Amino acid sequence: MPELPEVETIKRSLAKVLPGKKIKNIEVRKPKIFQGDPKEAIGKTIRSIERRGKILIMSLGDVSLLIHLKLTGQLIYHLVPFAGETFPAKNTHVVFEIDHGKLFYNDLRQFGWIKIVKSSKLKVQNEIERLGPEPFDKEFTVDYLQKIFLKTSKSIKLVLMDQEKIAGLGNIYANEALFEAGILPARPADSLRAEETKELREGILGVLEEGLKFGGASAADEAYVKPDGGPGSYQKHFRVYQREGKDCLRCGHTILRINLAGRGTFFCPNCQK
DNA sequence: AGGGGTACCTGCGGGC
DNA sequence: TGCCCGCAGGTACCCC
Repeated sequence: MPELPEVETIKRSLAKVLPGKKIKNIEVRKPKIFQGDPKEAIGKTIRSIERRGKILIMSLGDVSLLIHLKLTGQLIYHLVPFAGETFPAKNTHVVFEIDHGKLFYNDLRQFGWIKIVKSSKLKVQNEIERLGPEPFDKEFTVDYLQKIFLKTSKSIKLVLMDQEKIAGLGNIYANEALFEAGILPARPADSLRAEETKELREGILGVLEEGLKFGGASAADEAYVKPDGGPGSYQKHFRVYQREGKDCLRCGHTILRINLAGRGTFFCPNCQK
């Protein structure tokens, strides 16, 4: 599910309430979701909540929990006691009992995972180490993008979604960033001119900032919600994503949809070249 | 090496 | 009403 703005929104929300609290118990209801021994986390105090790409990192001192929500994972935090017995729900697979609260990991499609790792090995952990630069980091420059684009004739949209090239972009923000930059999603990456690459970098940063501003996107299936259970509202600001057949907000031309590497791809054939 | 296809799951909405 | 199909924000793995 969530891409950088959604995961960052969850991170910020949990970072306000969890650090300093102790994990009293972890109930793993669906073993395949939790890799490693949950007992290693029990009794530990949560030090911090961080994010790298789409992965959340909960530091517990000597060990850390890595959490990837994939398409439909949710983290819901409730003070105890909480009104209504909504949780655990059918799709709740892991329950963290924390001082004064409970953190529920829900996942309809069960693609996501939670993994316990030694904190000393965090940097070399495969799923972290292989990630490309964060869009908001210094190294995410036009020069860097030009360098990676020139290496491949794959479609530019696929390169944007490649986590080893850029960490955190997924289907929604890749579609939106390409619209902002006026670039067709199927364009070979190595066909972009320097000026287009510059526009694309700005488009990426712009749509991510907008996503963050609105607390992420809770699209059609409502899989993404913030830890308080509330939805984000960036979906109200989509310019192309899921707007097939609607008028382009910039020029009025009909938004088209194609399939690119198995993913829904939306664009304006007039604004994007 | 790099590309495409498929698998992992469940649910929903549309067409017939 | 009910069945079948396509689709869903991600990634890993297989095969060529």
